[in-house]
Amino acid sequence: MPGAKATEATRREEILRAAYDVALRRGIDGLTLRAVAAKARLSHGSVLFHFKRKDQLGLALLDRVLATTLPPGILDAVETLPDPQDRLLALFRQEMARLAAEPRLVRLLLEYWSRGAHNAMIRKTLQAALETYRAGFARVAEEALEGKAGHRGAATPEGVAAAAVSLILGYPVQAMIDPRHIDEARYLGSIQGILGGPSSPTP
Amino acid sequence: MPGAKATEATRREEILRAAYDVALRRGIDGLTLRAVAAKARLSHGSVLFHFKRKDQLGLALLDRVLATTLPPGILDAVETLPDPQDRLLALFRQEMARLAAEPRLVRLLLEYWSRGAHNAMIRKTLQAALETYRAGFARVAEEALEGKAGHRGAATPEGVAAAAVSLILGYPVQAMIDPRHIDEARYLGSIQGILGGPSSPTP
DNA sequence: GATGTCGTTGACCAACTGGTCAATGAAACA
DNA sequence: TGTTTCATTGACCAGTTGGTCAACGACATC
Repeated sequence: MPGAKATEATRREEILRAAYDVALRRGIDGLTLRAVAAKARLSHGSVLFHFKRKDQLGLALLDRVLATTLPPGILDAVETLPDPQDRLLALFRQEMARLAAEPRLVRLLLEYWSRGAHNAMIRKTLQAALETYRAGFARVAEEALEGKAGHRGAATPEGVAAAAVSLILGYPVQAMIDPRHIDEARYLGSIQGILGGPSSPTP
Repeated sequence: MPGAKATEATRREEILRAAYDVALRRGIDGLTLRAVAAKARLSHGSVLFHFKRKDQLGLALLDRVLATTLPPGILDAVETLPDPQDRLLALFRQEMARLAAEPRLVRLLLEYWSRGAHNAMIRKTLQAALETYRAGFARVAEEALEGKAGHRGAATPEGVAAAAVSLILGYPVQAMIDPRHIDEARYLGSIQGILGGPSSPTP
């Protein structure tokens, strides 16, 4: 029945929610206009009315994915800690736990990531999100490195940030394909062991 | 011109090479039977004659990709080093440099990786390759940890191996999307700095 | 009540996909 | 030489895709 109207913003939100659901379930391959439309109880023509092209839907969804996987403001929770070393470690733990708890989202992020290799717009968006995400770590790392100047020669804030991101994303990515042989506690414990932190990690 | 024969093994190899080329260029999305056939100068019917289904071509290609990205026998080059700590670090450096030099291959691996989330056969194959790859690190890590027993409490060989793999894959994966802000020397230097190794890394 | 805006629908389209299959002919074998 | 084998081809098929568009009708405005 044509004519059942809704405000522009509302419909877009509904469609995006449906797209999010479909993508989480079936992956980006399964993210077809018709699948999204069905989930949103619309015709696929209507989806195309609100998002002129499929790419636009995909990019809008990517924004949503990035907002929950590589969000800005990761520093908020750790900013109160006095010791910069503690801040860095707490930030690391927080992000690690957050992402490891959402394997499907990480999976989706990874799908966009590989698409980014062939799609400039996706790459650009990922670039921006990754940069601000990494910058958060770099800021804390910079303060943490100041404390031990000279001692750790070749370490730079950017380098530490990149390494931290590797470790944070690397765990759920490995777990995604091989959940049996990867253990979060062992992984985190080993990193803390290498870093020379306390032997019994706080929960 | 039908009838221009070739031995089974030869053709399969030619088709696989063509598929490898196509996948590196256009990604797995662009890996269609017709694209591969065109590259191999065959009809797409002929490709299907040698690989009954498209999945089989994809899986055969995955084996090839894994053989060059997560190969067995990574220990060969470092096995002569006397000190286990040096062995671990050398192995890490070697693998890091090897993968960072082949961004297109890493990109392709990543595409398979995300497909693995929805495809059991791909996942199984990746699982096996990842397990043996990680096992190489775990072996060296075990020996390296023996040297400093008690000192690094929570570190386990498996945990260290998983962390190493995260760092090794994490660099090219970040570089893939953000080549400007990632620097291999800074990355490696920071890790060495954290590990407390020599401040001037050997090239 | 007449008018116009605009969200919605579904038929329709062209392009492309993986897959089937009868026909063809080169090579191995008898 | 005649027969068989089998790699190869290309027409063909059904299904799916993103995208277009005329028709429709709910709603606000006059």
